[in-house]
Amino acid sequence: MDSEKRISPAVINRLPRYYRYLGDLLESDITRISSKELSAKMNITASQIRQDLNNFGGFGQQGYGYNVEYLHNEIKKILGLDRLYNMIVVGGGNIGQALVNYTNFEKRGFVIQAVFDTNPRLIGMTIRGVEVYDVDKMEEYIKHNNVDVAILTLPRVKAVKVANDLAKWGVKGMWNFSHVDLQVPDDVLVENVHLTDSLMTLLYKINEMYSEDSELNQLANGLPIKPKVDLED
Amino acid sequence: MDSEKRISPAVINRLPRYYRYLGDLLESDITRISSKELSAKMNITASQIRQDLNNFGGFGQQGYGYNVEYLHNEIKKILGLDRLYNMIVVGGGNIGQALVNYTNFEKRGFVIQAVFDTNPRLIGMTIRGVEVYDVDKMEEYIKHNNVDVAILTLPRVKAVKVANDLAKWGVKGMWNFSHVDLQVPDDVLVENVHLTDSLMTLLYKINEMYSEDSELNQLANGLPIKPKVDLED
DNA sequence: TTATTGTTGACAATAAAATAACAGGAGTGC
DNA sequence: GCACTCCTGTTATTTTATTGTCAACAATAA
Repeated sequence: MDSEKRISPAVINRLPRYYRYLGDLLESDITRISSKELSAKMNITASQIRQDLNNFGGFGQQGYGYNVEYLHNEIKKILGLDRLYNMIVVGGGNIGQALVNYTNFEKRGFVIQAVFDTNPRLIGMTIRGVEVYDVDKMEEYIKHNNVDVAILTLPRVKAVKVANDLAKWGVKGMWNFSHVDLQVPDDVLVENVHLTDSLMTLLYKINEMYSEDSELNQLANGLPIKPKVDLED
Repeated sequence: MDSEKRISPAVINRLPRYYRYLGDLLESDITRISSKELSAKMNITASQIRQDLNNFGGFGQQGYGYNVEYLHNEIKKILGLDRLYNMIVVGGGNIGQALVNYTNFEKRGFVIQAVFDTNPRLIGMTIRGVEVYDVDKMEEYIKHNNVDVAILTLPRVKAVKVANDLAKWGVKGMWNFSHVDLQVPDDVLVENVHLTDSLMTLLYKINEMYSEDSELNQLANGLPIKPKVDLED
């Protein structure tokens, strides 16, 4: 799995999608596929598929195409999905709990080992068998257990400090759901999931498309609704 | 808000981030900022900031910079955040519920009006005041209520059909958490949040960085853990 | 065998995005 | 009011990403 030249981020971001489609094909008992056929299914040019895959090696065969099972397995190895990952959730709120309850992660080898929170009402509970600990115990836990990924689902004001601590204690990667850009050392990897941002870009596109419409204009100019509780941002 | 020439997706994706940083500046009572200063904060080149903003108009002033409040408000309008959006959640599982409970959405004007599910144990319940209806009622609901965005948080096998129905009934946009690429008409906008994909790219990067390490290699070669329940994918 | 078709991998051409350069208007200090 | 600095908006350049093309080779059919 040694990489001579750097692979572009655009390619890496497409890999999981290839992996998913190949998995689907496998389930449909399709044993071989050409870049052209895959192109039609995935709405990518065949050229790009071939070029993407060739970043990692020549997996295909002229006159035949790609063997689905083989390619699927190769991408699995490229993505590093052939091993287990130990994860912790920091922030046991809505999203944190939802992720713990999402059983598909475990099927793929993403194992959430513990949840950390400050809320006394959560501490001591278990969520689908995963225990919730006090954040105070986090340093000790990380130093005694190998933690590959910390899932950050906490208010953004707290996230910055926590991320810093986690990095210091040796967590390798952070999957960040907090609405803030984390500042961590270069050897710690951060993948952001900014849900609000994602929704906003959708709204932009909706507005762009329906910008001439008038029936939509029940508009409100401030921030009109006061929420009942102020959970986390 | 009329758009003459098409704005590139890369720019649109950055807009929410600008909006967030400007909001932060506003909270810190900073009234003006130059592209250079903002560049330092955001880790983007000043050039790109200026070019991005100029897609929408000349918001700055030579020798002065950008007025934070003004620019913040302009981006708010560009993103369409100066009105309310009616949303429904389709699929009342983990993630669906978490999103309903996420109060920040409402603060911003993203109002979840209803949840739809097939599970009899959920139907009739309310989640933070939002009622859960049978999916059978969805067509009627959509035809009588303006639904801007449907949030899809259901198993992928069901998602394809549901998305098709929703499009037919007049939902404008879909925020898709299902692990599948939806095929919908051109006038319906889809924004995907593929959490698993996002996590996989993080794992790729972790593996790339630590690829020489050996202490990590407690590897398992198949899919070793059988989950207790098979909820949704 | 031998021709024909299909398909990759490599590379060239094109398009898109990011960065740099710069002309000139706006503020600032005297 | 004048010189000088700051900083935008815009154009040019560079970099990155995508698409198109083709020689080489495998599979298949004649």
